[in-house]
Order: sequence, then structure tokens, then C-alpha cells
Amino acid sequence: MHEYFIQNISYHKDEVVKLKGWVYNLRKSGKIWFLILRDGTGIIQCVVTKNDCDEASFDLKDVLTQESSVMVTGKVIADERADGGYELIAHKVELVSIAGEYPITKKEHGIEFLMDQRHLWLRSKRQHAIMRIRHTIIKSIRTFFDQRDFTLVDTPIFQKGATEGTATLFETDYFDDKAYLTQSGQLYAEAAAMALGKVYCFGPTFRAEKSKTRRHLTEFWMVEPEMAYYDLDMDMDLAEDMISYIVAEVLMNRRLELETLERDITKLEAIQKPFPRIHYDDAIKLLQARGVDVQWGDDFGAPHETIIGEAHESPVMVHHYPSAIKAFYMKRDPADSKYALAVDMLAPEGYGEIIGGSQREDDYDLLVERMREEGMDPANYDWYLDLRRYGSVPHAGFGLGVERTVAWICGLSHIREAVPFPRTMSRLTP
RNA sequence: UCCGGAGUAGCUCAACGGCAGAGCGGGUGACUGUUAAUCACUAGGUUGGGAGUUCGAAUCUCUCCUCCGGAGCCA
Repeated sequence: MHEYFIQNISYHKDEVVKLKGWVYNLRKSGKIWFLILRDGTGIIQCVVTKNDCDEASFDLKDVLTQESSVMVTGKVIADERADGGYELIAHKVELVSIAGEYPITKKEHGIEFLMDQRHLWLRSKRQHAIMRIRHTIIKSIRTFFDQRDFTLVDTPIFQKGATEGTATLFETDYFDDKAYLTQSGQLYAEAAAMALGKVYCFGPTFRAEKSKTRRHLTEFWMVEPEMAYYDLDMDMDLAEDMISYIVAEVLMNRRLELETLERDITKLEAIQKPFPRIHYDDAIKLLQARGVDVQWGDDFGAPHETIIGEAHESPVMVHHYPSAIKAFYMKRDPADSKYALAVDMLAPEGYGEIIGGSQREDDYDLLVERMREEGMDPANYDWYLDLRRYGSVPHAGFGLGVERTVAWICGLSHIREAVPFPRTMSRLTP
């Protein structure tokens, strides 16, 4: 059986094909009507007249509603008047199911209403384009690691305690115990890297922070590579290669979708290696030179990240943050222990931090010392400390926020559109 | 948690102390090239909840609720 899809319709010019889909829109004009058909791969205009199709099909115009499901058989022709350049001269229209009054109309809607209708909103052109770009981003990430001989290692979602002391975790009953939903697979990825060399985990991550901004979700997807025998510079090289690859793949395979989103493609085409690498000290100087009130030792807030990111066309990597504001597992610079061998990658156009990474502390004693400084009990991390007891090596890794990357590449104003069913402080349905 | 903003028809909004309205969507009808088609007619309301001021409140005051944006935190 041959299946025909709208995205490939130009290969079937002058053929009679059968398309299966949904009514995206209807325009009736007496003895001719136009059925805008959507099949999940694209949208095409079907022209229905009594000259070309049977009467029962023609009369469906009085019955069909927006989003009713139909199958249309007809001849593919090229026509300038049709959006997309091709249209279908219908020979037969078969009704599958009549849709009730569709909540999403052709006029504008508010974001809250559309999010309530998220399960239906995904059918719209714009959301369709975002989901396909998201797919390509995820696929390109997996291909990127696969081509570099990384092994995928899935890490647990139920975890005993926090990876980083500060973040608020979702707590859940675990038989007679408590468990927390993961905020990072990193510690497990480190264990896997000692077994397999180069690994990555890719899964959902949960943060119970009461954040209400366009950059935050309570549930988001994160990809975390971890590499044995990597130092900070190699870590940054990898992050830069990965982002360049993702952007190139999207530009090559999702041009139509970027155009649907009215994304300024020149901004993406400008992403070129090498990305600027700025020492934390220089980032502070850059901010101070622009009149921002920051002192050495401060962490960067969203406005700071925006200023640093906007200074360059490509993403910027800021490295050597003060260890005091970074996580316990990040290795301190042997040359000057007040710095951590850490890096954040800031996306252009104000999209902020998309990657956070570091070389890890591989010395047992220094790691225990850092845990104690953070008020952590090393006894709770005995298995993690085993990685430093048995064949410890220099290693590094980073975490990439998938939705922030999607939001940046798509040019979205809010991260909640970057995931099919977003979870935020105030949204658990649909 | 803090700061700001908003809740009026199914949806998007107007009316801002004096008869609650429009567009879209729904219904009925017209139209053989429409592009969020157009045109005519039509149905559709506990103005977020509660209290107060007033001859009179969607409008002013208080309070509660919900949502949105931002900060902090982070991917």
C-alpha cells in the first residue's frame, strides 16, 4: 500500500492521490468550495466543484466543520493561487468523523486559553513547526553523540537526595521512605563514564522552584554528556561542536518551519565556531564597563546574561567562575583555588544560559572538603565517592537544557511553547 | 516569597458613575478561485467571588480568589 503525504506532494504532480487528514479550514463560495486539508506533515488546499467530484462529496460542504476528519482523493496540480504552490482537484471526499464546535477559532486567543487547549493547539501551524524543530534538535543531539562513540546511559528519575544542595526538589512517597524526582542525572553519568568512557544521559528533570518567568519549567528535558579523561577546554570544545551541529542540522532540515515561525534565519546562520570564551573576571569587567552594578564574586542574573549574550552573534562561554558560587562537584582551578573549572554557555538574543558544565573534582579529599563546606554529609554520597576511590581520573561534562535551546532556535518569547505539554507552577493539565 | 498588571458573550476586546456593545466563532441564507474569503439576518451576559459608598456601580473603596509578566533560583 502506498501512502501519500502533503509534505511530499510536489513529487506527485498530475497524479491522483488519496490524502487522509483533518479540515484545517473551509471556504465556501456557492458552486465551488475550498477545503484546507492538514495531514500532520503539511497543509494543502483541495478544490471541490461539481464538475470534478460526485454529488455526495460536494454536499459535504454543508456538514463539514473545522477539524472534522476526512479523506480526499484527487489530482495534484500546480497552481499559483494555492498557498504552497500545489492544490488537489478533489474527485471524492470521504467523511471519517464530524468535529464538534472547535474551541480554537481563526481570531487571536490569549495564552492562558490556548494553554488550556494545548492538546488541540498542537494542531496549529505554528505549534506544528515548533514540534518538528524540537524533534530535529533532539535527533541531532543523539546523532552527534552517536557519531562520537558516546554510549547512552539512562539515569534514575527517583533519587535519594539532591545533586546540588540548593535547588528545591519534588518529594514523593517511596514505600516507607521518601524519594525525590531527579534534578540531574550527572552523578550517575559520572559513574557511567568510569565504566564506558564517553556517555550521555537524556531525560526529564524536575525543579520545584517557584519560578514564574519565560525561561522556567518545573519539568524539562536535559541532555548531560560526561567524559572520562576530559578537561575543561575539551569540555568547552565539545559543547561548541554540539551547538554548531544542532544549529546546522535545523538550518538544513527545518527551513520551512523556521519561516513559518518568522524566525530571523540570518541570526542562526551567524552561529560559527569558535564561540567567544570569556573568563569570569573579564565578564565582570564587561558588565562594569556598561554601568552594571556587579562585584567580583557575584553570580550572574538574567539581565547580566542578556548583556553578555547580546555582545556577540554566537553563544558565549563564560568560564572560571568563583568556586564559592558553583556546585561542590566542580573542580577548583589548581592554579588558583578561588576559581572553579566551570563554564556556562549563554545563548544570543537574550535567551540566557543553555549549558552549564565543568571539569569535576577528581580528588577524594578535596571533594569531601567541598561537600562539608556545602553542609553535605559525605556518608550520604558514599557510592559517588567510590568513583574517586577506585581509579579516579580527570573528567568533565555539561548539561544542556533542551527547551531553552528549542526556544532560542525557534525564537520563542516563552519556553512553555518549546515542549508539547508544559509543566509550570500553575499548570498540570492538559 | 516580593514587585507590577489583568479578570465583561464560547474567544479577543470596548464601554470607565447613567439603556452592556463589536469582531471572530455558532445558526440561517447568498455567492464558481477563495487565501484568517466576503455579504445579509440571527441567537448568545449572575461584568471572577464577597462586602461597602451612591438615587444609580462593569466603572469608585476594601477584601478574597485566579491568571499573566518580572525578580530570586537555575537548564
